[in-house]
Amino acid sequence: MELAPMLGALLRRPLRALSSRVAADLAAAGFADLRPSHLVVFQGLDADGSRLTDLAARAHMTKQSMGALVDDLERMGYVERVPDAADGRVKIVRRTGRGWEVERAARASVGAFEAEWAAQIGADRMRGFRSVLEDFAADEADRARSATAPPSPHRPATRPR
Amino acid sequence: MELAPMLGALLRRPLRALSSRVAADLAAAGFADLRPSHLVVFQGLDADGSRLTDLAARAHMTKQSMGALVDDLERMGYVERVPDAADGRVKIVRRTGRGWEVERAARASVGAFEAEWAAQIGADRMRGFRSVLEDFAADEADRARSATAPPSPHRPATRPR
DNA sequence: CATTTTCGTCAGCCAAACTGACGGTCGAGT
DNA sequence: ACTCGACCGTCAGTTTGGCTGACGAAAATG
Repeated sequence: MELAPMLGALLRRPLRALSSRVAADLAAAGFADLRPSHLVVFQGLDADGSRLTDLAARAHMTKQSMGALVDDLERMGYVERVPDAADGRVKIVRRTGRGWEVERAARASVGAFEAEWAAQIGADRMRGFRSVLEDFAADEADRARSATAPPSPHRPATRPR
Repeated sequence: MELAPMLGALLRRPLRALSSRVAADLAAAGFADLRPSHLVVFQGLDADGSRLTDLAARAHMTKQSMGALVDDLERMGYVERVPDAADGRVKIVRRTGRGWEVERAARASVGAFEAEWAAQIGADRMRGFRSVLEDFAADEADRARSATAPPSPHRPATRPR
């Protein structure tokens, strides 16, 4: 007697399938030293490089954990740390040439997965599906922005005594 | 300069939001001792109980890891292990009364999340979105079934020597 | 009965995250 | 000019959540 699967379980399935696919494709393309957790670094990395603190925030991780991942990637030659001219504390993490190759291969793999999925369910359904996800992401970004921006609407004026 | 987010990042967002929501709701409902990994046990648990081996397979985990989770849940009073009448080796893991309360609370939380999401994007878009996920899960189940069923199409007749 | 398979546990290991403390740098106000 | 709070990145230690391999007990098979 099985109970009906809930939304969480349904969302997890394609994500797991995609991860496996990308991992396999990258390994086949000669990037076998990359582990899954390294890929989240690339996802947060701007084209012209990012600072560690930003990478950590985007990946919902601590600076320390992200630092360890960047250490790995630097050692393997996928990224490099260059000092920021404008701020002496900051080291900018940016892709090397090999880092860009990973980016390209990963995007190709994800693209192929999505295309095959679309072929199975139909391009229009896929467009609708994707648009729901994109709207969710956009709304979430809005919410985050309005949560930091406002002039502290009514901080409870703590310390009554 | 940000690069466009890929499908994986888009899928992860609602999943993360849902997890946070459910965790918060469960904690508020008095189940603060449950950690995220405990919930995957409930997802694989049949209404009339399941054996440890099946739970592990459904969660893509080893029996040992699942065993540890079940130990926790048993200690906290959410599940119990009862001997199977038909097979002396197996112990059936099944929900206690409190375990069913968790199930109910979790489903309510997920349901609320989904309803609020649907209210924002429209019920018809939500239906389409969900149907894509359900079809994916169904196809995956088919693939898994046909991968185990066939009479080993062409095992390479190993051991040439 | 003897053998093989299945079920669950135990011991030990490893990856990946976390918290807390810290030294170096920046920038804003005296 | 100087201090002082805030921010950037790193170091040390811990927790969580998985894994593998070896194993004993109970069934199933012959």
